[in-house]
Amino acid sequence: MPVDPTREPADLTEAEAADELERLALEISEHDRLYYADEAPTVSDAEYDALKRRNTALETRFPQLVRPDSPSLRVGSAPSAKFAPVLHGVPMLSIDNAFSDEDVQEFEARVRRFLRLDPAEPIAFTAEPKIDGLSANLRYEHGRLVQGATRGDGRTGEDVTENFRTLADIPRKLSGSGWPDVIEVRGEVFVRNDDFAAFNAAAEAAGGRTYANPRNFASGSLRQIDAAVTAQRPLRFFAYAWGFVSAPFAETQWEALQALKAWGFPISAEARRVHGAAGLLAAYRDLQAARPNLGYDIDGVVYKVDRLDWQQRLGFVSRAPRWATAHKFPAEQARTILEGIDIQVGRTGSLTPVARLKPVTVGGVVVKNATLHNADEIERKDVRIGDTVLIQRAGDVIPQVLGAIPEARPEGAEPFEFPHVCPCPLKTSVVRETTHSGAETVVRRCTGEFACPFQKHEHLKHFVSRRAFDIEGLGEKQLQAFSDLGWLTEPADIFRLARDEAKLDELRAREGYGETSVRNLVAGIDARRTIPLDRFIYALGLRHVGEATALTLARGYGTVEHFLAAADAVAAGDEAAIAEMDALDQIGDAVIQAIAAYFAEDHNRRLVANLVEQLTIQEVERPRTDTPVAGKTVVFTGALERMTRDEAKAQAEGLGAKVASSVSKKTDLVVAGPGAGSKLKTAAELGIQVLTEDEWLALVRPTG
DNA sequence: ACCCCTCGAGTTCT
DNA sequence: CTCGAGGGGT
Repeated sequence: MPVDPTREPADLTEAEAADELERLALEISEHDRLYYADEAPTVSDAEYDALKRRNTALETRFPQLVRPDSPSLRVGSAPSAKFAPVLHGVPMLSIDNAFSDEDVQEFEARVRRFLRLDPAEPIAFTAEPKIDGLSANLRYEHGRLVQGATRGDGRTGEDVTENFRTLADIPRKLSGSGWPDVIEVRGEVFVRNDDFAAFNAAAEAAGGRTYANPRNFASGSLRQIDAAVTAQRPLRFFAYAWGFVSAPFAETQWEALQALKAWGFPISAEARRVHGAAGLLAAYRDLQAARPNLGYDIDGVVYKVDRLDWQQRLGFVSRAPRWATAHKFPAEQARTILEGIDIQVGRTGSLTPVARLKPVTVGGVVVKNATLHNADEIERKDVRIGDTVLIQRAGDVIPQVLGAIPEARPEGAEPFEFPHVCPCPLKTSVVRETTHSGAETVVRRCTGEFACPFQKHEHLKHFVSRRAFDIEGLGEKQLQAFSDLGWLTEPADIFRLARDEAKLDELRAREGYGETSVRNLVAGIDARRTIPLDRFIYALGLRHVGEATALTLARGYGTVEHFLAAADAVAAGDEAAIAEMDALDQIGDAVIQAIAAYFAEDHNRRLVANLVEQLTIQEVERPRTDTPVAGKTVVFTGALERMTRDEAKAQAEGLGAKVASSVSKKTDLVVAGPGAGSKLKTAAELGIQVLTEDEWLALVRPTG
């Protein structure tokens, strides 16, 4: 679409400018794509520059219209922008972790058991350093790189092909011969420590952005909109695996690595082939010793069964291969000062003590806060304000306070006394509840319930959260702002806001808001006026009712009307209604009590009614009763060959069956694949019907 | 009266 | 991710 340079920005209306900016964003990004990905620009540099200047001129005149995807924001360190999603044909899985020598011995023993190998039969493994970078999937067709994607969540990644093309370590064309027509090569993108330090030093001197750690650097550099920026980043790559291949190309992991090397990929010089657990542990010690001199960060060693036919037989448990494990180095620890302990109020009124720490770098991230979980935990660890404490990042993610260093305790430091009064404005007294068996619970709670503004706020946060209403454009910040304006006192207010022109006008007048953002907000809210019953129930945030229980309730009652009628009856003490609810799977006393307590409050009943008025709540399918397995409890055991565990589970549940993980006399059916062990034995002892996978499929297929 | 498994709830940082 | 509690089986 041509730019009309004849009209001065000042002569345009806001709506016209918004439209033109939208066109410009599209057009410029298309030229970017042609330029970087296809190396075939269709406009001259001068024309391209003219487009960009026009964009800037319009934005200068209408600053409120600057789009999140504006081309002007894209040079240099662009904010996270949209990349096309890539569905991984072969998912990029996670890997089990081992932390001790015993775990590693158990890993070998498990492989031996599963394959039923003779104890004398040596098992060959590869041992490769686990690099702390970003996994990538590179697709080659006929030896040419056609697509490069990040791992993403393992199923769907982001297409950053043009950025991968700028890495010297990644061949655009495979060398040598013998590669399959189609092969997806997988490996790790990372940065060497010296390159990283040099980059940050230069960036700091130039006033540019610096990165907290090498991992973030790799990730940030790869996800640049402008591939020219990536090209200037010192990224490296090691290949270590593959996804889809059109033909097999090796018989062992080790041969595969050599093949990848021959085709032009760097592979780790530290990779080794060893035998047995003893060999794995020796490789681990060697790498641990070599670690400081490698020049890049590694956080452990990955072990893989060398023979690919064995890998195939071993298969997967849920999301991780049975034939590989990652032996992690001990987590990095750090010392810092415990400057204070704050009390946070959760959605349910739970009071969680949070350690405020003197900022300290642990594992490449600056940590300022860490949860202390509860009062018992503080007592057990005997940490006191002013103490020097030991911190580590559990699983390299969540910071943990390990304990205090007694020698470093300042004089006069007293044990922390958990407050008896809630920090919320109501200053309610703090209580510990009793469990059904009469013991006191560990958690302390605020008793303010819906009157407590802290709890109310957390409830609203929960209501809009991703797994509940997931309202786009209504994040924590907006929520806070609207609450501060007094616009939100209950969830229904969110939906009223989208219809309230007076408030929306007020919003349009506010700084940082324009017509576009208001329109997006309204669209985001309206998009969720229709919602499935299970999400609706979950969003209410009833105690003991999480995602799974909400789904059970939704399936049990089908429609909102039925559910609300049942809830009211239960609250009124109706025995029949209680029995009916109790009969639902995984729903017992605690859940029923929680539902009863909630719906016994007039306040809550009004809140729900107001909400229902604003919404269309979709019926959830009741479990089927017309299939051969409806209402039956099924256990899958052994290796399944025609479907994954998750697929099998989803299929069975779709047919109204219940899937359990262990065999008991309540089990109706056991589906056993090769390698099934104790569960099969138990089934035989209990006289439970056992099917092969094929028999199961035959039973289930005609009813679809 | 136990024991195992599943579920809920809370949490860090970029 | 990790802990604690509820559900349900033995």
